[in-house]
Amino acid sequence: MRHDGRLSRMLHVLLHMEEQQRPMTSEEIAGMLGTNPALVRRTLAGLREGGYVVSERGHGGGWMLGRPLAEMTLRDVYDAVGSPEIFALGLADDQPQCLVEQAVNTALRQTLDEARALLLRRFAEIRVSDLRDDFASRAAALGLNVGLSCADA
Amino acid sequence: MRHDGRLSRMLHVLLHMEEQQRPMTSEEIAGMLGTNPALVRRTLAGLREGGYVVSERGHGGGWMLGRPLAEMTLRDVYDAVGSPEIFALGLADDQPQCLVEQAVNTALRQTLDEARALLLRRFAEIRVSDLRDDFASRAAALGLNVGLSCADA
DNA sequence: TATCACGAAACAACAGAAGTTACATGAGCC
DNA sequence: GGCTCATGTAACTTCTGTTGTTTCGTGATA
Repeated sequence: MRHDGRLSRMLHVLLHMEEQQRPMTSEEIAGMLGTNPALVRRTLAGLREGGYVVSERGHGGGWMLGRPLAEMTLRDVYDAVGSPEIFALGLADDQPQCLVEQAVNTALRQTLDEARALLLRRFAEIRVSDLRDDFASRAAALGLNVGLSCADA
Repeated sequence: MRHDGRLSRMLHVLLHMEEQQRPMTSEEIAGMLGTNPALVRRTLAGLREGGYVVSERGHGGGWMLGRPLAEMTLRDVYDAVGSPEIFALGLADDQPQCLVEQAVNTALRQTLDEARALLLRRFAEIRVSDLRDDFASRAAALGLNVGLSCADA
């Protein structure tokens, strides 16, 4: 089953945006992600609605952070990209007549809900700026300067 | 994203198998699940390899439990159907050069791993027979006899 | 007014489970 | 032995949602 990489990609983009002190174009970002500008605009549109980024059109336009990374959690970004389905695992039938299947659903749903709750709780605890700090540590450990992070950036 | 219902379906089937004191044909099971016999055979094949069910060909053949439901956990069944991917959420790139993306991956992977571990731990704690007991309670609460559970069974 | 860059719609590509068809294999029954 | 039942298996199609792509409209800057 194909994975949904929107959260992952947008986090990547947000971190690079903070490094840059200028608007980044969809084309630049697309090159960075290995995809194309239309998809970038489509996905960033959700972040814009949440005020996490702002976009400007025309000459010198592009995408910039709408607020500091310390003021967004992974949960915020997850919701901003549309709160995609978390699990590939699912129930065969959501509202079955069969009592046996209802028992199966109850057990599975309860377990999935618990795992989902844990995941979202963790997401809510992690600020996007925490990832940047982790990145900074990695860079320091390798003796690199910040800004040379992405081969294609 | 379409869900993977194999675990859910096989649990449903196992519980019905226990009720029956005779082999169930793939066609019967397929009718119960609202699908077709070939798919049932394909999926049950995994359970047979694990010894959770046995199959007999020819006249009077079909599928039966290979061991008591008290001796299988949801985790066992999950593994028997091929340990399908749990998450629809995923990373954009598994082994990126970009340090920023590595930081993103580390955080996401850690959180997903934690949620996965919780899920599998819970699965390992639940015996299939526990679901049957839950089902029995439901039936009792509705004043029904066991055996009248599945409209199509 | 020419160019740049986003905005948005429409459509094709892709991946993996599910659904389907077809046929071979083996077990019981007459 | 031959018929029928049921599994075993392979090949192919369908379905669903993200991703990829193209195209054109709109607004901003020079």
